Amino acid sequence: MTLRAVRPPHETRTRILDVAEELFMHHGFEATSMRMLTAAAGVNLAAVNYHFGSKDALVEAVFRRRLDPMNAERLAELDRLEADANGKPLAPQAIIRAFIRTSLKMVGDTRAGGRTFVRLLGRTYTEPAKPIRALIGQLYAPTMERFKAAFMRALPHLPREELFWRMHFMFGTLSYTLAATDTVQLIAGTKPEDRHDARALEERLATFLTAGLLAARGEHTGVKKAA
Amino acid sequence: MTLRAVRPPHETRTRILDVAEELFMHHGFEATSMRMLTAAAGVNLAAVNYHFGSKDALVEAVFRRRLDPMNAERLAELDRLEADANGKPLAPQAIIRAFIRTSLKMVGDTRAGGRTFVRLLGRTYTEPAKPIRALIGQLYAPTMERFKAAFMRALPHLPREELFWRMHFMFGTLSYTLAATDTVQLIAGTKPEDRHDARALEERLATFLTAGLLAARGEHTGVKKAA
DNA sequence: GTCTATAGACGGATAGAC
DNA sequence: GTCTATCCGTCTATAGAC
Repeated sequence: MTLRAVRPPHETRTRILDVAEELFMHHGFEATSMRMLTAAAGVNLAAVNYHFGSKDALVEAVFRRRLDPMNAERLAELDRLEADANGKPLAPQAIIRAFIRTSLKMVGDTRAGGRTFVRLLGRTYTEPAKPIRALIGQLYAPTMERFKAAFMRALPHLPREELFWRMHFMFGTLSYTLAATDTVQLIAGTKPEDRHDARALEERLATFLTAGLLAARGEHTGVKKAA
Repeated sequence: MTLRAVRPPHETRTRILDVAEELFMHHGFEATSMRMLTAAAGVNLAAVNYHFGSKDALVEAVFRRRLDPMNAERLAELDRLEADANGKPLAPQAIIRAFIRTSLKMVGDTRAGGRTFVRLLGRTYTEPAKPIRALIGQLYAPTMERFKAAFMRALPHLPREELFWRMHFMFGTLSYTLAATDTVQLIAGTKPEDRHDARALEERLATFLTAGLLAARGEHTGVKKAA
């Protein structure tokens, strides 16, 4: 509305995508109406249907726009690491960092909307069966395969099933961290430091996840009375 | 509908809550209409408004019904542990288990709908600011305080801020695991063993989380080329 | 306490002028 | 490519008979 006069009028598509990202994140897909969305974007009600065909197609476009480059970047990073390693298995933490860095970098990107998207993404992982979930799974599948292979090479003695669970846990920790970066202050009672310093967050997460991934099985079974 | 003749007619309230739990989990709050819900429950369209007042009030009732007992159980377990410890700090893993066990037990409870609820809960943690999030936060706050205190006593040398983040990560891993127990097979390509054995899951999670919580800072910085 | 009927608002999508 | 006007379905909530 206010932006109407400022932004070039031929970028309606982009403007819709940007606003959709934001509204989907704040209100969810169902709760975001086309009227709300087009009003916020300063475009006509009919514009979404003209440019994307339907609301569902818009949702898909929102994810594809960001996820494809993100996964490409992750895979490129993994390629680079493996090339440098000359056939040796990678350090587990290096693999973890290659995976999480792409997402975390976007947490700091408030300007281009990356931060918004990455929160939307974290949110969407926990959506039930729906078509959206299928789409996300499909977009992630090749990346997941490559990282799984890298982990298996790095940890040949960890039973596969255990590895799968731990990858699941790691993925979950990352997703939740992206989606609910605000819960920390619920726990802490106060805002922690510079709120979302991507670099610091990468350190914290990498430390936590690496320890979890490498945990010895059956260790620390401190269940019996601590006294 | 089919259940209509089977179940006693005076349990309309419960029947609505059960169905709401399920539909909210599968479709989300917005996407679940009262028509859908009342039809599935085999009750009249007006019944929800009669018994709960509004759709929003129903949502709140769904959470309160389960969350209050769950948190009470967690706190009771923590009390028991602390009583046994005679003033000594607890083992970190014992605290972790006290927290996660309540949720995980419900994963195995398919009959009474606990499994459904716990997935709904995991899903809801990543909902944005909304009133629901406020409700959940409020219901959790006292429990969170007690567990935070227990962790601080158990880990006096871990900087508070680091502890907060790690609690955040742990909470995230649990939430995601509850919400998306199916992603494992996306990673694994096949269903892992007896799908949701609560006991086995507790072992896996406790191991992973304990290692993460106790991780040494700055360790394993295997970022430089692994070669 | 349960039902039918309906009010009243809002949803996505499109036709057709410009 | 953009706009207005509108179709038509669904939504929550309620009024009032039983």
